[in-house]
Amino acid sequence: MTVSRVINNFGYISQDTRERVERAIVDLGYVPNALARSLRFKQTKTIALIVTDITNSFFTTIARGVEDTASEQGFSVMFCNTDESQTKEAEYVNVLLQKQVDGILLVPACSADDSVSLLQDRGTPVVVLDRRIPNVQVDTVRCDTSLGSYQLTQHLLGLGHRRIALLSGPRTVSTAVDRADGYRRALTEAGLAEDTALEFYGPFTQAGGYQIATEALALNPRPSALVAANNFIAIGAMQALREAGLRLPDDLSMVTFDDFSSALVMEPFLTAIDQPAYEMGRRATELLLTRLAGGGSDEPQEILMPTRMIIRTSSGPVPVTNT
Amino acid sequence: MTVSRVINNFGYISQDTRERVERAIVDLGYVPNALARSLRFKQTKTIALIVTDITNSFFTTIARGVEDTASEQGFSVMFCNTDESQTKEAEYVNVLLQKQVDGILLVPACSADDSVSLLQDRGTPVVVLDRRIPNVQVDTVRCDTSLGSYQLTQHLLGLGHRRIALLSGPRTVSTAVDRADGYRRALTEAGLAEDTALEFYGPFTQAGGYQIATEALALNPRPSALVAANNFIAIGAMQALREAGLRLPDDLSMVTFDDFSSALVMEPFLTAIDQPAYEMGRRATELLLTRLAGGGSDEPQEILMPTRMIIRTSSGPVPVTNT
DNA sequence: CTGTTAGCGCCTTCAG
DNA sequence: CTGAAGGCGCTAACAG
Repeated sequence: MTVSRVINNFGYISQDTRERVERAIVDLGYVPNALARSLRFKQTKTIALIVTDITNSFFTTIARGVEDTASEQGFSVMFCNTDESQTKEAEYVNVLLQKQVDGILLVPACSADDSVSLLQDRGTPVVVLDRRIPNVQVDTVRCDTSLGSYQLTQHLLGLGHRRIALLSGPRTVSTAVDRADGYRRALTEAGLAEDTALEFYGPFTQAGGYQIATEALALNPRPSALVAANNFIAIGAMQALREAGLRLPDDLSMVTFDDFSSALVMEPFLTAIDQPAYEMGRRATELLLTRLAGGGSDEPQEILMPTRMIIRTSSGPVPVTNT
Repeated sequence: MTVSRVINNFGYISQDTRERVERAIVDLGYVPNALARSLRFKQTKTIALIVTDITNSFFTTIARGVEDTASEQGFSVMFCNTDESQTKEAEYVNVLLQKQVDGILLVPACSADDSVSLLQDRGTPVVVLDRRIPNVQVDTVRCDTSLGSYQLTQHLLGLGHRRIALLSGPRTVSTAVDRADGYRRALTEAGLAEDTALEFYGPFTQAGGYQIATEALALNPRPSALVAANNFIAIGAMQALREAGLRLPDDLSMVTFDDFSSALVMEPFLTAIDQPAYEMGRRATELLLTRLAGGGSDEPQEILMPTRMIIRTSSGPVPVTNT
């Protein structure tokens, strides 16, 4: 119809026809059908963001960055939550593929992930966020979390701690593994023997953190410091500490990954590695949209974002009884 | 093609043909085009959830409830964040309408909201979540937050407080207004004169809470208790208290809406009205899907979910110096 | 049991 | 400047 021309403001239209059409549009409450448009253009102007835990403010902050960037360029975002389940992730990828999203930003549930290869086979651009997938060539935006963990551990070593426990996430997740690596590297450099009895792994949840922190505190002798691999683990650990009647930093020190707003009101403030979540979302989206436009280098890129250690009051010298 | 029949498992197909088709499907990496399907059926099997702050765990918990319920019935969810902006909300509604979503769950940015009427005009089912829109007949799932606020205030009155300040959200948002009403009702019942100088309004954010709490604490005489209207305001207020060197509950009492996980590790635990966010998401989605199926009562429904007051250690008797 | 026709709403192309 | 034809991928209805 001629209608298309007035809606898209394209081609020649007489003033009179334009007005008549515009009037009809408001009279009828006409809304263009994006489905039909997408079907024709093979472009939905929609990308998806798949995260592993929508209740974690780290990921929702990433989401804000993604959203802002996408909407600036006229893209909508479908936001999906996998709950750290590879099955859910696979289902989502499947549905999104059917819905013909233009591209996907993925926080993979697991290092041994075939969603990425599937998407690459189907020709749908992907950018992996926050986590690594070993042995797969793919655009990635993340932080050097091994380094962050190394710095946190070094900070504790500098304060005199020698018996430092690690509270990390699932071994199937790269960030959990990388943070364990950084922790171990710092210990080794300090001339300490590795002691796997001090390494604890569990889900990246408050309940998980509570659980493994309880185990760590039951060790004899008790560790004098804890390295928590994310915010939820840290919150769970705080709960365990409270129940055990232990105070930070008098009885024990704790440091963590991921700064979070309520960290500012907790007593004491948590020493933390802060990751630039919002910026990560931005960069990843920019990269994805560049790919969609057919641009960017030919090789998959790996973008490492800087982290920042914020030293606060949850970490202090080794208590005398523990030395 | 015959292909459609095998994919949808419908009608007669010879074993041989079926196998040949199936082989071709995997060989070619064929993915059905949901766009074309939706275009034909006028059904996208997609609903949208529009919230005002994606970083607030109250809303992300709602989102989990929505997602779980929707996916059980084969629906996908588009998750949108308006940042409390009516403009963004209108844009989203517009885009979602074009994308032909089957229905919308809306946390309206403002009480004077015309998104709902627009959607109703266009025939797209809506369920309003968490907040009220006065004078509009629409399905709604929310809590009786006026009652919650009344209970919190009564709790403080019972502890002997007489000078109680309110830290609420924007006056344009029903929950902020309703919570102010409940607070006022409790004061009036206790025979206290209303004192608007004790009522503070600002955005539902940590910065907002910090700001108005600072103002409240500057009053002379200083209030002996604070009622915070949501979790972010409470966190901001805690920050202000900390800076002022005031301790809960020794120097001051505070109660809040919305329980949140880090409340469990804060010192002291916050007395709070807990809203069943996950269940709210569930109920709202169930209602919406019922509407999509053409079911439910003819009248718009208003579903009120129960809240629960959890008394913890942030509220105590009036300090002696303040009586 | 399998293939053809037609149309969902859009837009490109080409005729009026 | 405006309209008609045709096709994006899908499926209901009907032929073969």
